Amino acid sequence: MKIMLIEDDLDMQKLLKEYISNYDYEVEAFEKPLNALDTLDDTYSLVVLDLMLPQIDGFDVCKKIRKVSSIPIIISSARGNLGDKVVAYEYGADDFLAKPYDPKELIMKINAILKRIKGTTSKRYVGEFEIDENKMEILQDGHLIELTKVEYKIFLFLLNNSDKIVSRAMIANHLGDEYSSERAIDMHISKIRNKIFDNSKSAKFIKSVWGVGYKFIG
Amino acid sequence: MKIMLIEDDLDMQKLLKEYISNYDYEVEAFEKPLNALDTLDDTYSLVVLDLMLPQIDGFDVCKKIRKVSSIPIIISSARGNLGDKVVAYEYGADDFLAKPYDPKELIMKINAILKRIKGTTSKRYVGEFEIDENKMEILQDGHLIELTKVEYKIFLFLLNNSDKIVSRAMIANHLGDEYSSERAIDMHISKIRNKIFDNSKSAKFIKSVWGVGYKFIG
DNA sequence: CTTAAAGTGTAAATATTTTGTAAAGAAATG
DNA sequence: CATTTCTTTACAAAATATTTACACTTTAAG
Repeated sequence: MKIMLIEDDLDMQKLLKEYISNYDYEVEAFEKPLNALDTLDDTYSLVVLDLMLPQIDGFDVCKKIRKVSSIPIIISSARGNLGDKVVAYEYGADDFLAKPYDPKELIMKINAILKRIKGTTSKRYVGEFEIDENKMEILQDGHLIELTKVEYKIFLFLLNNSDKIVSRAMIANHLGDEYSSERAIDMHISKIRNKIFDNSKSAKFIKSVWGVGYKFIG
Repeated sequence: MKIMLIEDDLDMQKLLKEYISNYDYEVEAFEKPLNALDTLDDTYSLVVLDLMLPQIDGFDVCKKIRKVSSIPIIISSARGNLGDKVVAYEYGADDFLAKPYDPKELIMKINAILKRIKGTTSKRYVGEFEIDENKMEILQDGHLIELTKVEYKIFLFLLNNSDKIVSRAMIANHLGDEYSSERAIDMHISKIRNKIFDNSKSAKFIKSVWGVGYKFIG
């Protein structure tokens, strides 16, 4: 799990980075918010953001992040009066820590938030399916399903959104291939169904939602 | 959105309840944690929990809730040292507020957490109907109603405007199909009525408003 | 009170949309 | 260049949406 730390006080940055790194998180620290914004992508799981920064105001950073992403943001700031907190939450922050604080408290908040949103991000077991994202493998009742790359991506996406409806557009978008035809996706679904011994009529696992898309039944 | 407040200090309870109620939340307050635990069900969206309680310890309440539910829990406590915070987070709390605090801060935390989990949990109730927009499902008394796409859209529209009159034109417009015939919409209503065991004469749920349209009685 | 006019309910017929998948073609992989 | 994977084409089948048609209900005019 990769965490983005935006903090210009280098002593503080070092301290937090070392502390957080002890807890099974990979921390990438940035001194300049604009560099951080350029670098931010969906490989990060959470942002820890200082408010007093060079270049641009911390609140603006928060606002800019929210424009493109719903990644959790924890504000870490010396400006801890209620007004600042109100503004931070209005800009879409998830939590607020007033300096000085014990780094342990930051860790706890990080854990709490990531635990809360886990489930949308990466699950190990979904029904009889076992997911190993490192190996890029999915097993059914302990038996490996031989999926091609695109099939794997689609099936994982469905599993990660089990019981929710997933439109073809969402799948295409997830594949990074926004303009792939709907028929192509159907084709992949058809192949996946075969491999997990499912079938379109009376589907046990991947149900068609007419006019919308597909839904994995978990 | 219903929030469960577990707080034995009645002054504090009254204060929080009034404050939270101003923000479009429905608050149900409990003085005794055991009563609260008995009452807790999935119609509540969040729990605000005091730690110093009669009957049993606040941490145990937290633990007990976590055994049966993943509902967000915010701890509100006079015991605000780091040790207490650590334990609270370990027991699965989502956030911790040390008394005394400004109620506004509590509201902000409630907003932030509920916003964060929105999308993962999206259940709403209108009368005996339970709506899950992610799953695109509507249940009646816990039993799934099998609706087609257009039927779902229309029924959801009626539920979202319960007790208001909805003209056929409004429905057609909502469907993005401005020039669909009125008879087509009637047909859909007829089908929906069948599926929810309603009937045109002596309608319990979807009432015809002569010369205008329909109205869902909530 | 009667009756015509307007509105509604719904079964059945028809039209439309969407889906499944085989098979062919294109693109990537090695 | 052979093999595997991905996409498109094409068409049948399935599911849904709409219209038609007519009986029924409500309203309002005479």
